[in-house]
Amino acid sequence: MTVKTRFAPSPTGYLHVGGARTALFSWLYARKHGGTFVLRIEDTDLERSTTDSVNAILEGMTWLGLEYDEGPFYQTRRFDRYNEVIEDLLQRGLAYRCDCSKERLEALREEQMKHKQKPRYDGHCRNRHVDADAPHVIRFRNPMEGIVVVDDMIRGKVAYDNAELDDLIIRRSDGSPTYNLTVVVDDADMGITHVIRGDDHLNNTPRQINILRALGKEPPRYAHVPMILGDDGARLSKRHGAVSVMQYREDGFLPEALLNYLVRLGWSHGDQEVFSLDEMIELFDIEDVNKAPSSFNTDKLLWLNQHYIKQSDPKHIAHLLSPHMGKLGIDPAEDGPDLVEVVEAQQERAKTLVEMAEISAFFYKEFEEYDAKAAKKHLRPVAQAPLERAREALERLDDWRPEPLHKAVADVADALDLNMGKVAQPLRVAVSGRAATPGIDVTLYLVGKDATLRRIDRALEHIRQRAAASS
RNA sequence: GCUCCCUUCGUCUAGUGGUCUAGGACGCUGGCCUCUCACGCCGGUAACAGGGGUUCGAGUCCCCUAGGGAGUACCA
Repeated sequence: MTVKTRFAPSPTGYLHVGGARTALFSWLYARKHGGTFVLRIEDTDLERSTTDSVNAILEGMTWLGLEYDEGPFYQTRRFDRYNEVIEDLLQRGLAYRCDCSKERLEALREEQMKHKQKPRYDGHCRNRHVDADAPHVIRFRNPMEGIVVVDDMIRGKVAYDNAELDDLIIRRSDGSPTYNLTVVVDDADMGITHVIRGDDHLNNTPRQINILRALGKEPPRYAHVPMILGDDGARLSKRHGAVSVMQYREDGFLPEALLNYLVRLGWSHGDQEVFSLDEMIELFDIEDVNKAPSSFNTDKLLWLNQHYIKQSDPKHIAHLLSPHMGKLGIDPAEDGPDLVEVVEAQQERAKTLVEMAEISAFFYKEFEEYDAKAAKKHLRPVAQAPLERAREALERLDDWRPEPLHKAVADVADALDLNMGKVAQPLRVAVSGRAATPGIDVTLYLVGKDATLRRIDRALEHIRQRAAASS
């Protein structure tokens, strides 16, 4: 049997991390078994579905690299097929028309709740032969006895009493089919062998199995993955910030980091934390997914992101960094140092691309003002002599490369009988405005000679003004 | 309310009756390295929800309780 999995989001919002993880698991399972991965858009809720959402989901999938082999299929384009199935069910007496009013249903629910019962349709229209021309919905005639067992690859066997299930609506009064009918028809028609989906669908599964059986189809294997909770253990929501996958790109995360983070949420392979895509495909197994929900931990994602930034090819990072520099009004291609060299210098210093852009901006443009603490600590009168001497030495230096630069700064320190830090720190603040940058030699190299000399003058002026102000 | 699901360090997890005085990772923290920051390296912190069983022996099996979650829609 060839494995065929699917990801079936409803386009009522962007792709969030929970959906992304479900998609990842489905994708991995298909890839691992040399199977097929299908994307299906479940847009039968005409009210809430939007094309913007469809695009957002597609964009998210693409960014993560979860390419699908078939689809996207849209359920709204398959209404004829659903109607055909519904008609067949009606013919065979496995479904029936119902014209119960909302008021009646409402009253029924309240009554049942009052008697501490589970609210469910009472089968009022089961044998009433409602006129097809009158407004009505169509309900599935659920078996009244027996049990349905969901044999879940993650949960094990979960049994439901048919008596607990009621006759659900499979076609609305406006003629559109509902979720529980469409999934079942689509999964069967598309030959889905493994349904890997969110935990919230576990309770729907027995109903779906019943419909499947009515259709004379064999149920697929099911795997219900637990949901993802926010940092605080509560349900993941907008409140938790970046829940949209695309927001992570905005925030400077690498797709490989997010993927790696997501695959480890609820799944593990011994003590291994870092997985390449190939390793994931090789080692992943749906049976190893945990049953318990897990909390999203941004700190760990950040750590993984830094890990991937560190070990990636600087050219690759530079390519991804460029747009973030652009947001700061910098076009690295225009002038200034080679962005790849900047990345090499900053690779171990940034957890995100956004952060890397921020700490690298001074290589390309004048910084507005000094970091207050850094200036207070390092641009003091005692720094005047080191800066003046450094300026002289650097102005004389023609070979503007890290090694000679290092020697030049070290020589100034020696000549003044100071520690390297006493010269390097004022210099660092002078040329970058901040207290932390890559090594002073690389920093000066990347800033360039003209800007270095200019900024040292600016710093010396700053020191003079400060001295004047305090006297 | 009812049905179903879940429960190991703060978080992600290892653990499938004895090797668990419970391992790894993130975080936090002490130190080393060092021109700053970071990286790296060495060390520390911290958990089997509670109670009953079963067993020579339970984190591992069973039951109960508690706490979380999902569903209970003419949403998906």
